[in-house]
Amino acid sequence: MISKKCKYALKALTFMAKNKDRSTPIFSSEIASKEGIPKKFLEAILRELRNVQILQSRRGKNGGYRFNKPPDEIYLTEIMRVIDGPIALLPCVSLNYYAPCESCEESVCSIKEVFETVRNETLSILGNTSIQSLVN
Amino acid sequence: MISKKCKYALKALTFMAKNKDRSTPIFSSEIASKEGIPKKFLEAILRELRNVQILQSRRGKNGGYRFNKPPDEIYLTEIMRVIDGPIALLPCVSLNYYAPCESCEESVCSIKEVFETVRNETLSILGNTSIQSLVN
DNA sequence: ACTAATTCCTATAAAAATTATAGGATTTGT
DNA sequence: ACAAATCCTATAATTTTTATAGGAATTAGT
Repeated sequence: MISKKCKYALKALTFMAKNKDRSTPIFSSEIASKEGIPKKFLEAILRELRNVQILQSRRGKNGGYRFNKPPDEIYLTEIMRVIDGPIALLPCVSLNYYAPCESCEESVCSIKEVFETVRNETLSILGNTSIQSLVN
Repeated sequence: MISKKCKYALKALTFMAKNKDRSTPIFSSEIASKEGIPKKFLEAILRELRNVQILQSRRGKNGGYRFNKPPDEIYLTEIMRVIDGPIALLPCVSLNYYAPCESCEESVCSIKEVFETVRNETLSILGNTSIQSLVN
């Protein structure tokens, strides 16, 4: 399961991508009300996305958020990793968040391999799906 | 991510499957020490697996656990669903644990489809991998 | 300068899920 | 009777998730 937070992030970004005007920023309050996301919670999410250069923000009146790179170059893997962390189902088969097993020798681990396969398939889907493609 | 509990379950079952003798039960204490699983926690896991007829148990001296059906007919999907619940990444695309979205019309949901694809791929891998196959 | 509207930041809290632990009850074979 | 195993319930500790609160900082327009 992805977290609600991650779902909120995906919803927010696709909402933004629907708007063809990429230059005028969008308010977090608009996204929050239209997508049913708690406002303050969404703010934190959008700030995270800005921190990793997915979004750009401007403060003050007429402020808001806009894309820092075209949404057809933002893939679901990137967002999910930022918000939720690993995509793999086991820490020891994660590419970006690898963590060794505690009491289990990986060289002879029986369950590792199948979860590598799942990871590869999952990455090939989510890594080829852009935010823009969700809109179309 | 699957839970540690679920990983324990998979480890325990593959440990049991390694033993070719299917008739004499295996002690939870043996599995616990060999696989580095907290004993009492493992007991609870094995009881859950017994409750859903994956395992059989016998109490008392010479008691223990054994398979209730051949481990090459026990698929990872079954175990994961028992222990962790849904395999899908979103409640609204889960086959066995479906839950509707709260503030999002599913008929027009932008993110649903790709997670259905992920679910299908994941199920086709985990649903075709048996406990026995992990041993071989 | 003032005001209104926005993002930004930190701290906190409430709820839920995860990962166990404790203590004994029950059953079984010898 | 005894030893050894599962079974059961309650509880606890920890972590994660899902927010909420309160204001600070910034910006545009007047």
